[in-house]
Amino acid sequence: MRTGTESKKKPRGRPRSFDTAEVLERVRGVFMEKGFAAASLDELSEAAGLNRPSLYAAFGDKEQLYIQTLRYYGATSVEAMDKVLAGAGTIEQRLGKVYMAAIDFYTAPPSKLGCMIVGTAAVESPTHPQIAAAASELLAAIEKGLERAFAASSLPAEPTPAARARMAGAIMYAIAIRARIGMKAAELRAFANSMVPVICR
Amino acid sequence: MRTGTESKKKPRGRPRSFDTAEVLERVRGVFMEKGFAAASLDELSEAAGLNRPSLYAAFGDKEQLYIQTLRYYGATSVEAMDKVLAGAGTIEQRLGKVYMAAIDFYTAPPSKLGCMIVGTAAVESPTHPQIAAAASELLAAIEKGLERAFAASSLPAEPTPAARARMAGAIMYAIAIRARIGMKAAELRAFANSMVPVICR
DNA sequence: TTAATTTTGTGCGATGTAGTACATAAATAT
DNA sequence: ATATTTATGTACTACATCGCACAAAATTAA
Repeated sequence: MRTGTESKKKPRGRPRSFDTAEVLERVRGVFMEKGFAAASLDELSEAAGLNRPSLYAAFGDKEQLYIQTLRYYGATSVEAMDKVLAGAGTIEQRLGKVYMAAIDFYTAPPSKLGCMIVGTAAVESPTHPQIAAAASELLAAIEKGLERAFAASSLPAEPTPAARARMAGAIMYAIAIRARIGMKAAELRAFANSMVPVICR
Repeated sequence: MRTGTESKKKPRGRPRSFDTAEVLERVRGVFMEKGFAAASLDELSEAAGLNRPSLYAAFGDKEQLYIQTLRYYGATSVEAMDKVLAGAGTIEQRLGKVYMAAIDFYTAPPSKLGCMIVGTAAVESPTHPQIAAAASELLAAIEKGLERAFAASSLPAEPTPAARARMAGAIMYAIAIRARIGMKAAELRAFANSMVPVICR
């Protein structure tokens, strides 16, 4: 209920009744379940806990709200991934942890919604260039993080860290797709575990 | 302009003015560009060349039309893939051909729309179980086709044909996603070519 | 205490959209 | 020829949805 950026300077008028990050997280749930096009502003504002005019004033129209939600989701995801990759253990172990965490998130009950980028942003890309740009940037950030981890590892120089990163990213996207379409977590884990040694060969 | 199944027995009433397969192909263009939710029946019927009541009479509501379009798309895609896989050359060469053909299709101008299953059906899966079921079946069919090809090849028994198929499928889905988000065909080809020997090791 | 400023919330209008009723057209069966 | 059957096309209704106008509320500045 307090403003996210706890800046000392109090703004002039009536204070906001919501926290930006919290709104983005609530709204994300709706976007991830329904996708961008099928999510109505009524559902979004209800989930956010504010009414439409407030949503508009704070985030702009539906596309801008979606993009901010996507960026927030992407940034926190990349952050979480980088943290695991920077942790202890061999690169195989850390990559495995990344996949397990992703699978837990992608298949979390009640409904298995996969990844917001792969599962919802991709559809809108041909008709919404700004969404395509944001999605593209986020996938690039994911692969950059993976590439750094491979570069810092003691794996053979071939395949290159960049090639390994593209491969590891591809496996992640495939997991997200299959999760959203309904594949069970156990199967996804088996698949991911079988791929880790191939990527880290 | 003639009925797709050229059955001898002429039906009773006024003949249809359209060909089912042709309508599904035209409608597919709209669904692939906009996705299921954002495609309006006005756009769909205009693309199909019939008006809404005729669409409803022939295919049911939007979801049924989408599912029939998806199944038609999936069946022709699997058929085309199986044909390439059954052709001449080593398994590496044939898998490479499959990827190149897919990339050509996924990145075809004017807009690069990727794969209908991965790019549009996945979004609707949580809210439309029938779409999820159809998508799941089609992905399974793709991987079954790949598995058969690996099983018939002279590759080492490990990894198993099923494991290779899951991997090859994952690479295909990743290509489709990246194509829809805007990655250039040349990059996709380089990625696919780098993955073929890994899958066929 | 009053003015200024920003957010909130109710409510409205314009538009788009899904789905259908009904009359018309085009074919076959008798 | 006439009846029957199926498809077509216009027009309509009901409903959802987006985006905004406007008044009330809550805070700071003076």
